[in-house]
Amino acid sequence: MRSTAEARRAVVLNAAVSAFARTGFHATPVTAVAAAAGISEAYVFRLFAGKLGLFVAAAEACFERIVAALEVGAERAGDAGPDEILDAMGRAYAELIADRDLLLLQVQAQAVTDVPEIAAAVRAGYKRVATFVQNRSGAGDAQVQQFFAYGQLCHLIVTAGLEQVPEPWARALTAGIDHP
Amino acid sequence: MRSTAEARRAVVLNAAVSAFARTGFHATPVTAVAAAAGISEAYVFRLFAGKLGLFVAAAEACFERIVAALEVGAERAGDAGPDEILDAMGRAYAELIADRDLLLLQVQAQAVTDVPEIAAAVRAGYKRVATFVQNRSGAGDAQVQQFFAYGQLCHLIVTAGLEQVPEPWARALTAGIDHP
DNA sequence: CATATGAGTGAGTGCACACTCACAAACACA
DNA sequence: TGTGTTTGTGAGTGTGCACTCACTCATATG
Repeated sequence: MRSTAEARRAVVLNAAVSAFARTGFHATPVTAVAAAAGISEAYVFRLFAGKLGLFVAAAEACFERIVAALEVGAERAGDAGPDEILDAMGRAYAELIADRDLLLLQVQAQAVTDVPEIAAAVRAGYKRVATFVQNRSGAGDAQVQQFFAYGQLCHLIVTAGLEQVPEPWARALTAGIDHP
Repeated sequence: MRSTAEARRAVVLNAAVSAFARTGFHATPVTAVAAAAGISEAYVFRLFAGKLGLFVAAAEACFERIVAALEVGAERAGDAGPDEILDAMGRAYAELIADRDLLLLQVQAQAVTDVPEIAAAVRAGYKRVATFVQNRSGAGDAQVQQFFAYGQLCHLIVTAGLEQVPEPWARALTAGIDHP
């Protein structure tokens, strides 16, 4: 026993988040995740319920990390007004997705929602994030909606690489968005 | 010669938009597109430069239809102020994506931007849409940015099926979004 | 009628990949 | 030391799919 199964699961999960984020569910072979985790493909299948189970677990981990980051960010704003808290959360989110993995995995998951299990995971994930934002910030519906709208815009900016485009139309879309 | 190659190409393109929208690039076999178009798989490969060429063509057609719809929508607002024109465009977009194909294909394309040709097509597509919205509406950068942010939020709502969720967090995200 | 041109396909080929299973090695404990 | 349990793997197996190619048939034209 080199390691415990639970510890291995965590390592595999990290590898899965990165791998699925880059190439998505269907284009990511389980071999790639196994190699990144430093174990055999066969053992990945023993640790998780198929490729689908692995992807769902990765998505859940992704949303969990996002909530944690927002929590930390909100802490910085203390118990200021909704505007300040949302602002602090936005900055925390911007820092979190600097490595792009968590952002890209959300995009990948949204693209595979024709698989019911994944759709359920996405809904559950956004439920956790949205209810947390609502409760912790105390902001109204419109403000919360705006928060998520600009979050989704951020997804487009990154996937399309709009930060690199100097033309006016791209500058309009990226204006004021933090991208460290 | 039952038909001209050009006519077939158009039929295949329609089938490709629908098929790729539902199951995405990697999970959609060319056989599925061929079957939907009523021709053989081999002929699809003669009409388009591989599966990738077919997907890129479908994405381009998608953005072309979006611009056309926004054009029609803007026409309804005539030469009113930027707010009214953007509003009319928003309604036109909501009508257009009632069948979900064009919306889902954008999501699918964004998820496969690790393929350079697709990333280029996505950038080119949004360039067309964004410059059109900018020029035709005469709105400022912030307003245009907001227009796209809520458009992207719309993508999340549809892929996650949030219209069906009655809980408060989902109501906050979907409030005021047209979904015919 | 002869022949060239373009539409359209059936039958393959080769490969990547999800998933399995029999088996080995490390550890726990009596 | 013997026995059971858990970690871990190599070597398959079957299948789905992108892409090819030799071929047929319809039409147009001289």
